Amino acid sequence: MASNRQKEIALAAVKLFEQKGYHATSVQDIADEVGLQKGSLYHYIHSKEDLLLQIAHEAITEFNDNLQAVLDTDMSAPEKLVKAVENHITVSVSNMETTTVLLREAFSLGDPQHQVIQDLTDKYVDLWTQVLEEGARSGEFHVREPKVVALAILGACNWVYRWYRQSGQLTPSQVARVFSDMFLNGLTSDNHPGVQQ
Amino acid sequence: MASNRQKEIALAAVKLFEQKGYHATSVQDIADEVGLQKGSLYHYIHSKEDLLLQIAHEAITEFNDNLQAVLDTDMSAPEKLVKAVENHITVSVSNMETTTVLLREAFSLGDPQHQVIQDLTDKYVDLWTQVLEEGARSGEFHVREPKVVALAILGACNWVYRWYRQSGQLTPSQVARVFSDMFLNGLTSDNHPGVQQ
DNA sequence: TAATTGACCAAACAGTCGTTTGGGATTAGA
DNA sequence: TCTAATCCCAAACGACTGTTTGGTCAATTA
Repeated sequence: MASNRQKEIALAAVKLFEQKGYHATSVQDIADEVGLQKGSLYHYIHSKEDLLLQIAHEAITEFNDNLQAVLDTDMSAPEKLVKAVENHITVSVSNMETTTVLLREAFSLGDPQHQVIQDLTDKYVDLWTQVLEEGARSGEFHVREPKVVALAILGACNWVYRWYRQSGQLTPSQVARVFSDMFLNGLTSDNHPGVQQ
Repeated sequence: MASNRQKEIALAAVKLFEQKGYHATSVQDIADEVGLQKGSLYHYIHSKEDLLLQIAHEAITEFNDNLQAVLDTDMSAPEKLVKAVENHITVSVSNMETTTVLLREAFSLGDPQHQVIQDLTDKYVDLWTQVLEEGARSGEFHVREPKVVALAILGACNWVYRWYRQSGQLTPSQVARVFSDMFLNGLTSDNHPGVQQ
């Protein structure tokens, strides 16, 4: 139901919101990017804020769906954690602009729009916490504060958009492996993976 | 040299930037907060942007100085890491408003002002990386990608301002301990601290 | 062919923005 | 006492904001 023009406008908005930030991007900027008069945009969007809400909503929903899919498998807890980290980093790097808008600009939404995103974000933390609680129950993880640990892991992953560059040394998967290796084995532990394919 | 009024204005700005964001805060808002006409503020500040720069600069400088002080001690690498995490989280929680402005709003600075903060932030990452490289050299840490691991730890710590509430269960020090326990020992390792005082 | 719809423009709306200016007060120094 | 600096106000500056309105043109439908 979303026309080409609507997608085009959303893409332009993502690009500009990422480059300049939500407030520093004017409706005029978006109109210029797609080659329309700014008034004409209002045939496709309800408001500038609604545009941001849609972008953020789509982004957080993808993260949630991916993590729920991992939880629904019969993997072990450590396997789930590795897979979840891999998913999160892969998705956030390959949709870097959208992820940046979600993590950096969603705060600019007023109520009640902001609450929609906040609720979905809370849900995401919940799912991560479930992974850790599962491992705690099975004895695979030693975790006394599953939620705090979940927030630590999520924080590390959500920081990636701030520093990852395509031109860098490591692929998203390699970064994910460095991350989950530390989360699972720690820095001082002995059982670290050797060189493997 | 900074007068009372200047400090008062800076404090008002921090409070409002944290609550509403930099762009959503008008010079009028700040003037109202300190009980002046907005034009009168310009006897104390060069520009709204300069106000943000000062706030961010002071914040990142404190983080840098603290971490440098830890590096200058003769602690072991694991001890330095624990201390650095403790410092970072304690500081960011007790100056939550300022930290939020640094981490969330500094992006709104235009060049070359943004580059000043970026350089100091890069320096901070460097210092963290040094901690890890030290541990790698001494054999205390098993780290193949010290910089990526530093960014992981820093990400976890820099996310705290997004979720920590004074009303929550854990003190900043307790959160720091959960964090560094995972960083050092991992979730699957056996040598976790028991209940200790 | 006639009527209707959707896409789009140009202009206006009603503000708000950060910053500058010129001039009163009040205070401090010479 | 005269001078100079400091503090602050009131007003204006020009530019820009997101959104609405009325209308034109082409394509689609009946």
